Amino acid sequence: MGIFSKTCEYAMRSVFFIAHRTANGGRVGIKEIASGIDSPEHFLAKILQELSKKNIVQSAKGPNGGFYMEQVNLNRPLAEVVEAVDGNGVFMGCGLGLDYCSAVNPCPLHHQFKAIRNQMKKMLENTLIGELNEGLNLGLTKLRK
Amino acid sequence: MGIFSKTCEYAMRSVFFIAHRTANGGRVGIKEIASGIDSPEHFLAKILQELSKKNIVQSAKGPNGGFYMEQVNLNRPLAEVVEAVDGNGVFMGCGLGLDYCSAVNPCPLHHQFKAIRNQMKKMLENTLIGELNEGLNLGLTKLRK
DNA sequence: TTAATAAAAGATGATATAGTCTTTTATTAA
DNA sequence: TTAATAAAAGACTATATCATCTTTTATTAA
Repeated sequence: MGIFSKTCEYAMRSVFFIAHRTANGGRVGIKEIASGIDSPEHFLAKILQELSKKNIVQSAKGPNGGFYMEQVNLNRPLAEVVEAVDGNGVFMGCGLGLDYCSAVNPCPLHHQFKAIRNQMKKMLENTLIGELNEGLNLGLTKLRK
Repeated sequence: MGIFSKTCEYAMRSVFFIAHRTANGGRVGIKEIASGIDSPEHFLAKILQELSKKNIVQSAKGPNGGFYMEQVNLNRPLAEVVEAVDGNGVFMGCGLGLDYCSAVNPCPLHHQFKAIRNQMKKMLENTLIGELNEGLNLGLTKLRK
């Protein structure tokens, strides 16, 4: 098990893929995205439907249709994708799984975990979806084997 | 979904509970542990069987039996509990879920995640199971409501 | 040496997550 | 206005995780 759900991993990868492939106004179909990020096509379709409803990606039906992203969305932080899919548990949850845990009623690990969570939060908030395009363009980074 | 599996959350809580309650050589039964950390009794039993096989906790059957910890185990880092239950995914895994991802073949988020993972790893390695007893003794921290 | 105790072990069930397949709806262009 | 295209939506299946219940084994003390 990773830090994020499989759904969230696919979501992040597909968002990066769409951002990268449609930076110049084009659109990209679900088949191409799925194979480009190595995910099950129909499962990914559900995920993108959700992200589309939440306005993180855009979509168009019919010929020449597909997924794309408005410029404003390229400047969104990755944190919004994570929150849209996995909720705020990664940012907020207690490491030991205790509901009541808080600063005034801490679990034994509260302070240690709070530090880590804050760093994670900061990282996801400071990483903008579109800023990773360059590495993909240059072939320095990859979204599948 | 938290950072760790439910199983791992119960494992950490129960280990803290046992460490705290048996620091002076006693033993504590599964019923008491389960209610003390608010977990399902039989599910926790399985988890403790595993931790017992891996020598992180000790157990004894029969009257006056129960779970306890050898002194040496109180000085183990929490990282060993996490690794015993959830494996090393938290320390090693790619944030985007890509198997191949590594320094020479990185995903777009490789470096950002590596930093977070290393901090998590350090924290879990630097936190010793027994060192959290004091807070529990003083009632400053809690393992359940 | 028997009754009581408590963990170990095994079988089974419930729920959430992940994944697949089929049908419907919207859009485009011929 | 029809055929082709592609996403949306819905039904269904598979798997992993979480949880419960029952039986067995080991240990202790009367």
